[in-house]
Amino acid sequence: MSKNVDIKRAKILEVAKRRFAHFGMAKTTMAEIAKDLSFSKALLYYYFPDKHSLYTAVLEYVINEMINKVDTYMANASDVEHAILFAIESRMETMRENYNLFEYSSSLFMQNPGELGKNLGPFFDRVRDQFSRILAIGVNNKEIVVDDVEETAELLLFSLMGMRTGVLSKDLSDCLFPTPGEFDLILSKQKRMVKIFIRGLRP
Amino acid sequence: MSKNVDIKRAKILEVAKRRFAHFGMAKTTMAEIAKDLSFSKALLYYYFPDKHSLYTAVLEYVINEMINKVDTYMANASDVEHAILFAIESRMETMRENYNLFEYSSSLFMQNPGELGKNLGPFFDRVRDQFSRILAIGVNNKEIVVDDVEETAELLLFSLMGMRTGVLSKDLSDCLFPTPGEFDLILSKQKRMVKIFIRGLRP
DNA sequence: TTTTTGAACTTTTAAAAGAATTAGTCAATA
DNA sequence: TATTGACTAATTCTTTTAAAAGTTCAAAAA
Repeated sequence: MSKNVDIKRAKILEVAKRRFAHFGMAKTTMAEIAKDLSFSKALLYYYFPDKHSLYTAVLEYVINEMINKVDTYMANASDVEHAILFAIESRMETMRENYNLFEYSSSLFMQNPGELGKNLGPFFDRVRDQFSRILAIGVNNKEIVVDDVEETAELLLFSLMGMRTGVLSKDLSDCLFPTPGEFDLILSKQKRMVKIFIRGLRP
Repeated sequence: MSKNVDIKRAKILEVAKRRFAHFGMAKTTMAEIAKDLSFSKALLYYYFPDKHSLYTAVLEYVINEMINKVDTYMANASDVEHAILFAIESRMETMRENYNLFEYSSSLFMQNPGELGKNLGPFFDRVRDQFSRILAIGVNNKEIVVDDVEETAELLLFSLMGMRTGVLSKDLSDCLFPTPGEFDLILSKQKRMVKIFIRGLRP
C-alpha cells in the first residue's frame, strides 16, 4: 500500500522543513536530516531521488499552506483591497517563519535567474494566479476595472517585489537577511503600494 | 589656474566613460585608460585619487546628463503622467547606452547592498528627488493628491525597479545583462505600471 | 610650483592542487 | 518492500603560488 509511503514522506518533509527553514539549503546535509529521523541516509534517497527534489517538495508544501490559507479567507472576503492586504500579510508571515527556506531560492536567483525560472517559476505562477483570482473577484463585484487580469496581477506582484529589493538596498543590512524591522518596513510600503494600485483600477 | 585641471578632468571622464560603459568596471584597468589618453598611469592618480573615485565621477557625470535632460523636458511639460513616462524612457535609454557602467553597481549591490548604500545611494536619492519634483508639479496642478510626496516617489521608484527584477527573473537570460528585447519588455511594463499608479493618485 | 613619469610597492585576482565534506549509488539483508 | 553499511563521485574549502592590477613616490620636466 502507498499509504505508509505517504506518511513517511510527510514525516520527512516535516523534519526537512525544520532544517531548511532554520539553516537553509546550503547548511543542511542529507545526513543531518536522516539523523533527525533516526534512519539511514540511503533511506532518504529511497523516498526522494535527490536533495533538490526534497527541497522543492518542502517549498511546495509551505507554499501550499500559504495559498490555502489565503483561499479560505477569500471565501468570505468582503472586497478586493482587504483580500490582497490579507494575502501579502500571509505571504510576509510565511517568509518570516521560513526565511532560510526562501533565502536559498533568492540567492540562487541572484546568480542565475535562468535556472531558477525552471525551479521556482511554477511557485511564482501559483501566487500570481491567486492574485489573478482575487482581482477577478473585484472585477465581478464591479469594484475595479481590468482588461487583462493576469497581466495586471503580475504587475502588482512585481511592484511588491520591488518594495522588498528597494528596502533591502537602502538599508545597511547584509542583504539576504531582512531583520524583523525590515520586514515591517517592507510590509508597510507594500500596503501603501497596494492601496494606490487598487485605487488606480477603480472605475 | 584650475581651468586646465578641469579640462583635463573632463577629458579623462570622457575616455573613462567609454571604457566603463563598454567593458564595465572590473574589465577596465587604469593602465588602459591612461593609454587611451596617451599619458602615464601615474598621472591618472594625480587627477583622481583612486579607481573608485574615477568610477563614481563617471557615474555622476552620466546621471547628471540624464537628470538634466528630464529637467529641461519638465520645464514645458503638460501633465504628470507624460513627465514621468518621459523620465522612465530617458532612464532606460541611459541604461541601455551605458549598461556595463551600471552593471557594476547592481552586481555590487547583489553581494553587499550595505556598502552600495554609501556609494550609489546619493544617486538613487537624486533620481527619487526628481520624481518628487514631478509629483509636486502634479499636486500643484491639482492633477493628483499626495500627502507625502517624497515617500510616494520612493514607492513609485521601487515599483519600477520591481518590473526590472521581475522580468529578469522570469526570462531565461544570464541575469545582469538584459537583452534589447528585455529592455523593451521592462519599459512597457513600467509604462503600464505608471499609468495605474498615477490614476491611483488622482482626486 | 605645477605637471608628468618610470620604477617600485602593495593589494587583488586567478589558477592549481590537494584535502575534506557531502551528495548520490548499490549490493546485500531482514 | 523497506532498510542499511560501505562505496564512489561530485562539490566545496583551503592553501599555495603566480600574475595582474591598483597605488605610491622620488625625481625630472615644464
